[in-house]
Amino acid sequence: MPSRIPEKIEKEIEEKGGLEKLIAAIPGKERIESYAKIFSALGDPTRLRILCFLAKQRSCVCLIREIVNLSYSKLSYHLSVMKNANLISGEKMGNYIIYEVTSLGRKYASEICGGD
Amino acid sequence: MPSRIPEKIEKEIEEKGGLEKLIAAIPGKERIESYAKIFSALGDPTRLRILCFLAKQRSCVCLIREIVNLSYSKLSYHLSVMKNANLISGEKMGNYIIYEVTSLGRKYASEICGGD
DNA sequence: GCAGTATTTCAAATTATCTTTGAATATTGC
DNA sequence: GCAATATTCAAAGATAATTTGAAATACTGC
Repeated sequence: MPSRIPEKIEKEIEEKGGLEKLIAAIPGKERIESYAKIFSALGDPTRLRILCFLAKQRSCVCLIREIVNLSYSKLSYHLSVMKNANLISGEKMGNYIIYEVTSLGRKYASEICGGD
Repeated sequence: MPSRIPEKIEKEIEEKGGLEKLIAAIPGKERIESYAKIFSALGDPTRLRILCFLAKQRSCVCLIREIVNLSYSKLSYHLSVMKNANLISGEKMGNYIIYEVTSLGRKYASEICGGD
């Protein structure tokens, strides 16, 4: 199927059982897109700071807001991105919503946030 | 510094040594931005497919192009994003440029791409 | 050095993401 | 039920990422 590629590379491919086999090993659309969504959500400095803070301490929106110094609506947007990627979850506690990291969020936090 | 937060949360913070301590544990700008860059680069389905393929087999641009079915210039753009994030590297081989995953790229590939 | 192939680069157009402002919803305490 | 607080939502605008198509670069073989 491919046109012309360097011999050296072609040889390597043959040794691995051929191109078809390599192509077949690429994950399907669903898996790829689910990871892409997670990494997109992680790909923003503000959201990483929020993740690192929440990994140490669950918190209401009002406190996160003070720490990352954002407007409520901006923060709310970023929290929704993280929530949709299943990095954090929120639950009501009286008048407040308390956000905390999910186990997925914790996994990435432990890689990114160091310390602890 | 914060206004009013739920008692329960306030208590948890005190038990951890206070808010200042938690804030101090958030990584600095440089570390945060460097991770954000990597995750942004990973946050795209096309680039994840390329990463998974290259993790199994280094390859010239022309072959990658056949596999992900993109125009040269589009592919070149995505390769440059991945290269800037230090997920892949390219070296000349005759008339070709052979791309391969870096050790950082391999680390994420092993998480994302499964199989092998 | 010329023709051909592989790859990148550039600028313009398109699309997606983020920000802003203001209003909406939900809960609490009176 | 009303006022106050916490939080989200929606629409418009701003910014950033991606796509497109054409032209530029770099290497190979003659």
